[in-house]
Amino acid sequence: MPELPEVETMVRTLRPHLAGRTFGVPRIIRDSAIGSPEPHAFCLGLAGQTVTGVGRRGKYILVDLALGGRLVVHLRMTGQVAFRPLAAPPTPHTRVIIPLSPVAGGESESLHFIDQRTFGKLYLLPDQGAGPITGLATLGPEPLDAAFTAKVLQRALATTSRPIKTALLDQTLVAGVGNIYADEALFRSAIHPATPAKALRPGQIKRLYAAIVQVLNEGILHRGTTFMHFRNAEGESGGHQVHLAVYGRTGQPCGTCGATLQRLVLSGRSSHFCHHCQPQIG
DNA sequence: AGTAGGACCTGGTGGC
DNA sequence: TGCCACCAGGTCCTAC
Repeated sequence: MPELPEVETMVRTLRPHLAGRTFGVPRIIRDSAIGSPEPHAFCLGLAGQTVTGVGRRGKYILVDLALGGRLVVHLRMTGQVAFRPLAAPPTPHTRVIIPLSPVAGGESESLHFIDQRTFGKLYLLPDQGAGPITGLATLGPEPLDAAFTAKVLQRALATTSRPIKTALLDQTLVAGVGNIYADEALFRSAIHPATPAKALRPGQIKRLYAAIVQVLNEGILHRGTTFMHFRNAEGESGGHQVHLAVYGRTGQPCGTCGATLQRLVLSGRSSHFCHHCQPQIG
């Protein structure tokens, strides 16, 4: 499940291959992969555009175009972006194929958007704004930016009584944190996932802030977490899964205290935690 | 206004 | 072996 570290890894592997290249006419295999505009306008608008840069905001991949527009990609659950030879046929899960201008001495290739569960989306925006993507327009602060501090986190959490785990998944409070890194950050800061956000004490919030920054940076260092699907643009798996303390380890012993790790459903999502290291207060 | 929960979607897994 | 229920979860939408 691509979260901030996986999307950042994708961006870093896409950038050197994509910058300066020009898109051909996209072939849309599944219309629902296009968020906006409608597929015909998407193809007309993207063809002939040259990439000037590749960036990230939250879990969104931002591909800047020379005429001022922007191609936005959200991988959601199982989305992948990969380079394939121009003549390569689509795989069963290929949703969009975008031909690329050749680089000197290189073979002709295309950018494939592959997505097993078809939740992922491509958008073409006329400028650097968020356009119709409400999720992008309402994103909270980037957790690895200097502007994100323990104070900022404290202010965001003080306004909600939802469980802290649920609040961390709210992209309008902090951008880019998903289920895996939220569970890891809560374990590292010794906070029970069901704790109401506004009930956290300043010391806990300081620890949580430091843990969020730490787990995200470690995830990037290991080039992301791969369970089933994640591959970066060069086709490589991530390596962070072996460093996870709680996520996906229900029933196994806690590496810190040996207690059996537990699973709890909050907001319809699994939370993995250690009841001994992360006791529920009150 | 804030919160909760369902819908979307498909492949893998485990139980019978 | 075959079938089926269940699970994975980011975001949007609706209902309370």
